[in-house]
Amino acid sequence: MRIATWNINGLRARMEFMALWLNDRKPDVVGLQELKTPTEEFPHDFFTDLGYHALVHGQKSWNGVAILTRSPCESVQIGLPGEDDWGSRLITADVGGLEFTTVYCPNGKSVEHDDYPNKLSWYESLCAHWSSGDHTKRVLCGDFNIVPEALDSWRGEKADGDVFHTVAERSRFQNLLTLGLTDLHRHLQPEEQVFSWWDYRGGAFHRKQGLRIDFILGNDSVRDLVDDVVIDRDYRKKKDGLTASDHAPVYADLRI
DNA sequence: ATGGCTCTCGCGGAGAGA
Repeated sequence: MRIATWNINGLRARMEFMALWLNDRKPDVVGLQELKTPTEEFPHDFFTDLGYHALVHGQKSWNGVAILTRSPCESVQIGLPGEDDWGSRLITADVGGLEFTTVYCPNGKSVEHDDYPNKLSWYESLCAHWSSGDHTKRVLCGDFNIVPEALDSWRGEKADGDVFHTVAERSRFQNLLTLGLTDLHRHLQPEEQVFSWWDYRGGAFHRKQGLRIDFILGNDSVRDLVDDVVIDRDYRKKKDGLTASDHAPVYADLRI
């Protein structure tokens, strides 16, 4: 089973590009973030033609998450409890016995901005919600908007203390892992510097100026089934004249 | 240095992203 996460930066602007990737990589389950589309305007027919069903938690203009699956699935959670004011940022599905959650964590903007403490409390709600659940095989993937360690930022330790790189944010992310989750990419590649996001501006992609902020986390059962994790940087490039998202897709192959 | 792209909303230019 191939599972994936991808912040697409606008569903309607990315549909043709997504079709290229889905047909090429053929994932079985995909967590999507930043749809910027209301739930009722999700183009189900477009994805049905590509062989996917969608569970959607959308929103006008901003945020929005969805899960694509090969067979119709039930959603088991829509929205992070207690955090409805902060947008549509979490959805969970039961995919043939795998509990699959995708999240779009708040950005925070800067350590001085009002959004920053809200980002920290959103993470605390996520930890509380996660620890209240239980399942044999669990995946939590998405755009976490936190750089876990200096290795994950092109600026290394020079970025310490900036938003995404603060001790407070990193400890919130660690708290999640402490609940029994493993960062599958870092598990297989302990030393490798690979990024999942690059700024559109200033040729950041070609200058290798990126961050790793998109993760697939799995519980112990999932971790033991992982064959490979790929940060698909080729799909951060323009394809057939189509603009890419500023995030690359990330996928993992599981022996399921 | 001044946010150097791209998205949405909506029809001009502002706000958000990270």
